[in-house]
Amino acid sequence: MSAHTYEYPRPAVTVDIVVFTLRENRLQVLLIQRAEPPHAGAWALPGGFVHMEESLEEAAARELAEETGLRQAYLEQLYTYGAPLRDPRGRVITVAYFALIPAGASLQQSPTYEVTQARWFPVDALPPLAFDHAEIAAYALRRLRYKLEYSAAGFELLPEEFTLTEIQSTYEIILGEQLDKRNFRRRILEANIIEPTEQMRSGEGRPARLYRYRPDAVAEVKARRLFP
Amino acid sequence: MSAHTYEYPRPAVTVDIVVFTLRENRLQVLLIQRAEPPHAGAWALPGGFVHMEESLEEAAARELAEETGLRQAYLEQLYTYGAPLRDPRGRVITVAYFALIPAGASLQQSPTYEVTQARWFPVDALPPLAFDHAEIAAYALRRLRYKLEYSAAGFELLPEEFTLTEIQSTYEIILGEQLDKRNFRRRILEANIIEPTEQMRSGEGRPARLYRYRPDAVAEVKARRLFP
DNA sequence: CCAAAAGTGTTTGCTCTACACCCATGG
DNA sequence: CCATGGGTGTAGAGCAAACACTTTTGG
Repeated sequence: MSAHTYEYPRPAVTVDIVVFTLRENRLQVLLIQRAEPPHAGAWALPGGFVHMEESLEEAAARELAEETGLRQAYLEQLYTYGAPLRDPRGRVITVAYFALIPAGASLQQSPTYEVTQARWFPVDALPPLAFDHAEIAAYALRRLRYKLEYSAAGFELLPEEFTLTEIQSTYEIILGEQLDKRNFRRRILEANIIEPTEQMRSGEGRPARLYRYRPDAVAEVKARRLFP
Repeated sequence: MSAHTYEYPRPAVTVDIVVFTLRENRLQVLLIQRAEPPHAGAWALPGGFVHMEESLEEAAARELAEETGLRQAYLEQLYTYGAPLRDPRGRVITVAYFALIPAGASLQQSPTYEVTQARWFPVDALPPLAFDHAEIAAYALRRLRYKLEYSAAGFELLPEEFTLTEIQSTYEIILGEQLDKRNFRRRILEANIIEPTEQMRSGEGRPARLYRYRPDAVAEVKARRLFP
C-alpha cells in the first residue's frame, strides 16, 4: 500500500440495498425500475454510488432515505460483490446492505431522474433482476431467515406496538412454517425482550394486549454448538 | 447508476486478510511490518489493492499467496470497512477476508518491496496495528470463534490427518475453554463429518487412530431458535 | 347467544452434561 | 513394570415439543 499504488485505475463503488417489509401478510422487497441502460426497463435493487465524504453505512442510509423517505431503519451490511464483469459499463464493486422497514410505515417515494418506478414485490415472486441483483436478493433472504432464528431481528419489521399474535404471524411468514401458539408465547415472554403496555387492541373477537419491544433487551441467543 | 455518475471521484479499493493458524499450541495471526508511510514501522494486516481484472476473492487469494506462498487455503469474506478517514492518504475502502491455514503448513514468504518483515503473533498478544486493523482483527477472531460453534471450520486449521485429541485441542485453543473428552468424541463421531483412516500415530503412550475430514460432509448445524 | 380471536399448563421424550476407569505402547 | 496418552458408557437434569379448552368481546 505504498503511495505510488494510488496511480492504479480504480473501480467504482456502489451500495445496493435489499429493503424488506411486511405487506399484505407477505414478506416483500422494494425494487426500482431502471430508466437508463444498461438493463433499462429491468427491475433492480435500489442503490447508488458512494460519495467520497460519507461512510458505506451513511451511503446506504442516504440511498434508503432517497428511495423510501425513511430515515430510521434497521440496516446491516450483507456482503460485497466484486466480480469484474458484474456491470457491463466497467468495474463496479457493490457493498450490499439489507434493511428492515416496520410494517405499515408510510413511505414517501421521491424517485430521482434515475428511477422511473418503485414497487414492492413478494420475496417469492421477484421479477428477473438486473446485474447480479437476483443473487444478492437471494442471499439477503437467506440471511434474514437465519438471523431470525438466533436473534430478535423480527421486531424491526413490526410497528412499535403489537400483539402476540401479530409477532407470531411475522415469524410464521418469514420462516414459512406454522408455530405453536402456547410454546411461542411462553418462550418470547421468558426471553424478556418484550414488555406489555397498558393498551389493548380491539377487533373481531376478544381484545388483545399490546406489547412493545424492550430496546435494552439482549436479543441474541447463543447458537447450539456442533461440539460440546 | 447512469453513465454520467462515472465521472465522480473514486475511492481506492483494497483487500486485507486476517490469516489464522495454529502454532505452538496457540492461535496466531500473520502480520507484516510496514516499510513506508503512513504508519511506517507499524504492524499491519497483509493486503493490497484490488486489480481491475480480478474478483475480490481472487485479490485476497493472490495477496495471501504473495505473503505466505500458499495457494490453497480457506478464505472467507469478513466485512467491508469504508470510513472516510480510515486511511490518511485518502479514501480507501477495504474488503476484509479471513484465512485459515493448516497447522504445520510450510510457508514460504516472498516479501515484496512493500514489506520489511512478516511474523506470526498470538491472537491474545497482538501489537498495536496500523489503520483500523485492530478492529478488523478483533472482528475476525469473534467471527472465527462463532463460526466454530456452528460449523466444522476448525478442520481447516488441521493437517489432512489428525487424531481426535488433536482436533479437540484445536477447539479448546480457539474457544479458550476445556471440553469433556468423551462428550466431544461422541458428538464429533455422531456428526459424521470425519472418518477413520487405516493409520495410527505412535508417540508417547498408546498410539492414536488417525482420522480425516470428510469433504462431502454437511458441516453446519442449525442454530437453536430463539422462538419455537 | 353465537362467532371470533385471546389466553393459558402439563406431560413426555430427548438432549446435554457430568463423571472414572481400563488399554496399548515405548522405554 | 511403569509412565503416558488413548479410548470407552451411563445416569440424572433440564429443555423442547405436543397437545385442547376457557375467556372476552362485538354483533
